[in-house]
Amino acid sequence: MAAIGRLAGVSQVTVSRALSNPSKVSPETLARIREAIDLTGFVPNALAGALASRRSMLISALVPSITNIIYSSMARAFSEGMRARGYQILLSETGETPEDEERMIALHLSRQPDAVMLTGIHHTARARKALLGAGIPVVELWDISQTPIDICVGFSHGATGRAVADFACDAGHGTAAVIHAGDERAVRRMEAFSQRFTQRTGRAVTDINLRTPASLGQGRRGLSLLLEGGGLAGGGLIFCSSDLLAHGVITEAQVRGLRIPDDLAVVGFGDQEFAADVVPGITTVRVDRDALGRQAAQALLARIEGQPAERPVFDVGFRLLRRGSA
Amino acid sequence: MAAIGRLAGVSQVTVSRALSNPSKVSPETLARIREAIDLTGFVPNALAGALASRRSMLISALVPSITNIIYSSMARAFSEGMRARGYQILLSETGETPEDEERMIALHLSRQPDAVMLTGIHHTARARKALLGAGIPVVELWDISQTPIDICVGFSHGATGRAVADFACDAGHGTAAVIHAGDERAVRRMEAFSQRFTQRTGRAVTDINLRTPASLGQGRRGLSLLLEGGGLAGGGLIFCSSDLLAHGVITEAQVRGLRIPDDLAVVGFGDQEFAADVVPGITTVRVDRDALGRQAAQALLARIEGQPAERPVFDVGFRLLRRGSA
DNA sequence: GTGAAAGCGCTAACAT
DNA sequence: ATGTTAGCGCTTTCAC
Repeated sequence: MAAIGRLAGVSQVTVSRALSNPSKVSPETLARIREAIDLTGFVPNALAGALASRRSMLISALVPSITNIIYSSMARAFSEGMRARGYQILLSETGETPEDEERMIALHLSRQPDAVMLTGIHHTARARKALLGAGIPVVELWDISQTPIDICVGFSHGATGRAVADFACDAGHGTAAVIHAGDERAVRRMEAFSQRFTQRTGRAVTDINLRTPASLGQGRRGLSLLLEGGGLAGGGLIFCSSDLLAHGVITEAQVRGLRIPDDLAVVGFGDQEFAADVVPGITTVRVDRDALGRQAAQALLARIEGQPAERPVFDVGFRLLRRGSA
Repeated sequence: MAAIGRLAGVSQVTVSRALSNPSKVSPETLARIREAIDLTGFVPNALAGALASRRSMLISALVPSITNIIYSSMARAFSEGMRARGYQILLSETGETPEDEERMIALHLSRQPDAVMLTGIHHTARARKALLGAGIPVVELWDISQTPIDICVGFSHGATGRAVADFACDAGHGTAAVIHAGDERAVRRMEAFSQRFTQRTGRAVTDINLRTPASLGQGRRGLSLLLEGGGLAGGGLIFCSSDLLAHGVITEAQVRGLRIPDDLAVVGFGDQEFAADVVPGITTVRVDRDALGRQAAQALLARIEGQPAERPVFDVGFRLLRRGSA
């Protein structure tokens, strides 16, 4: 900046002002500075700027997995919302355990982010303490909690499970099973489903926990395990923790000559892009992931700009979309 | 750090050393410093550290889209490789145009990354200049070039297209079409396919450019457009720019009562996780995305640590996997 | 509208 | 093994 100033015949501070607050610099000076910058290809050092101003314009974002479209699409919507106001996102994966997350949080905090976005509401005590100690806005996504660290934006996983159970009962299914990837939020959806289904029908729900990231192949394996274990021999409904698993279940069912939804009804979760286009279309729980990300960005921006936390909990809800599979 | 030093009865520099080079501090002092850190929840300021040391331990990574598993899985492998050596990744989306990428590059460079990872080999002249001016290692992924900015790790898109064309011809297909999303690298694969196919059979290849991100629904639309345009009425082979499109084509074909691969052969690209598990399995071009990311991380680490660029171009190759769809 | 001075929290180089 | 000094490249505050 000092070098640019010399070229333009002004001091270093004026260059700084020209970049961050052009209206405070005279048009002629501004033009000379711009010219010098173009000439030299000068790139300001945001690290130094952040250190001096105590604002990094960096937001840290933690998701369980960036290869899972569920999280990456949410992260994209969030990023766009923040980028529109000049913030950059430091995105990392945490895996599924709170301990891994705790380590990533410490790493991220050392970069002095202006805010933090987390996935889920289960964090270690140390992580909570570190976050609180940082004194910056925190938004927890993809779930709701009565005791958020700061703000949370999400929906009730239990409510989705109960809604699917009611749908199953209302459709007259007397038997049901769940097939899921085993992650904490999926388990909560499945437990709520099972509890409600049993309560209404008196029948237990077979639980297949794949303990592995969801994939089409795992869905096929899930149905095989279920049928070979003797579950759902006479038909019924299967609630899967993701559309990918549901698609696998449907595929395996078709291979085995079972008719969907007559012999077997399948419900997915997430309303992924393919869910409407496969045959039959997948009946699923739709969560507006873009709204989730946008809402989180908006809430965070408000807090960063000093507004007191109006509403700390945003419930974006969900919708059960009925298609051909159930 | 000064406060920690006061608590532990040492100077600020000693605290700095305890954190970055514990072996240079006596065990007793170290213990007192650790205690003070635990007590206060002190988090070092990586911004200040980076400014002083001129090493940010930050790597900037630019991919066209984080919601595309093709790129996100590559980014994950790359991140893991870099994280193992203490680097953090600043990941952003660039969209598909070099101009958008140029803007993101400028933003990233201002954060003083220690290296840059880019997707593809097509960048604006200004972007190249800025990158060169930054004087840091740069790796270009997902393609190979005779004139990389610094290092590149990828494979030849033209070669994949020719390999699929040879496969089609050898299998005796006299007609062929391509369905693709329209991005620059897909277009190169498709053009190489068409050129080789025409050269060997004398028959032109119908080209369906969807000009939109790939999805299952777009694949279905692609086949509809093709058939309604009168293409491939008598059967033949379709080369799709991604497995997702191929899956859509297969779905639409099944809905229309066409038998795969007898009435219509379909080849995808990418070997996504579902490709082996759908029915029929998708014949596709496999690119080892994990190897791509790992290789890139390894090459970059070597360069950061001062080794001269040994080999500037790494070709990771590809494999044609024959499954049921062709 | 512009500049001088001070300092953000750390590391590097050189002492001791 | 520990401390002192001098910055890193900016923004902030206060003058003019």
